[in-house]
Amino acid sequence: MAQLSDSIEQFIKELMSDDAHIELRRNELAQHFGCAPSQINYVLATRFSVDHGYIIESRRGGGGYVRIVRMQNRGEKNFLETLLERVGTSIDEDTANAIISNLYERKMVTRNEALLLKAGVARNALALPLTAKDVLRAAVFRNMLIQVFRNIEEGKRDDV
Amino acid sequence: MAQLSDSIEQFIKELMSDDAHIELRRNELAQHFGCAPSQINYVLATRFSVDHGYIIESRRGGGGYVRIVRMQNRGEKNFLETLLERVGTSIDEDTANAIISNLYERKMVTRNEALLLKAGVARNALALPLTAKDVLRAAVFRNMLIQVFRNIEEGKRDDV
DNA sequence: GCTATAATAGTCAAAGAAGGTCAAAAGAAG
DNA sequence: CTTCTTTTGACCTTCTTTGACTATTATAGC
Repeated sequence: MAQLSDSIEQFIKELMSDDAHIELRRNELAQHFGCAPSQINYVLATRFSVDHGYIIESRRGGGGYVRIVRMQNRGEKNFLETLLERVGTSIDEDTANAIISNLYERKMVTRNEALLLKAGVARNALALPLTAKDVLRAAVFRNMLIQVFRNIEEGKRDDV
Repeated sequence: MAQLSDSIEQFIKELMSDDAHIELRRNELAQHFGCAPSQINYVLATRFSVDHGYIIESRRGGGGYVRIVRMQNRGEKNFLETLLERVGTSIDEDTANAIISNLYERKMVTRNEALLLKAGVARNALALPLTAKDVLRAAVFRNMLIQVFRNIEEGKRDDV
């Protein structure tokens, strides 16, 4: 029962395999899946956003393309700061989940830890108005993120 | 005569048979039983709750589904129930930390995971009146505890 | 060099496709 | 009759798909 969007996401990820980036034709891909071209944009927006660790570049006109670039690992200290900035004082569940998935893909947290993080920010935990949930989620998530990076730091020391 | 809810419960359990989890369409099932879709939620809430040893996951929108996951391992499940009972609807930070430390001592979570849990329930994460904090902490903690037990289980699925 | 045209890609709003929530009505049980 | 459980329905939120309209770029003809 895989949804179109899920299939397209899979297809793209298989295309990328270990490459840091790939280029594709939006219209071709759409045709391959028999869908509207804008469907591709939807998939890119919901599964290959910056929060997911990707950057999209593209060009229109003849010979146009869409390039999907996997973001490089930055220094961890900077990365934490970037993430905290992104979280700010309010964040919705999808964005938080995207960030967590990204941490997992970068092997910065184990699978179990990722699931724990998701459990901590899940909306169903909070019986509150939506906007209040976002604010609270940001607060909890911040704390957890900081801990993730502490864990990583310590692991480093232990390695030595 | 058997209540509708009982029939639906039976039906779902037969569907599951030996599987650790199944996926179903809420609307389809409701139609099959000629009842309101929300009836399905009622059955899930009253017969497939965490204390019954199940976890419900779902997704809305096109291709949406309801997934029912059976938690294995009776011994651990009972322990989870005990913990959830202890957490109740409100819990202070020290008590939560004590529980987390206990989980760590029992080797049910790694040290990193324990630290993550503590970060999630830390009082400074919650900018609210004290009593409200305890209530929210309980909600978040509950979610995380359930996740801990899922992590422990075998036959884990791979979607993060 | 310009300009028109074709070839791309992007945006946004609306429709469609699920599932969720909550409170009130209806039924059972005692 | 009262209380607890079940059932329903109106309304809400989330996710996906499409299509009309817009924007950009390359290139073929002047």
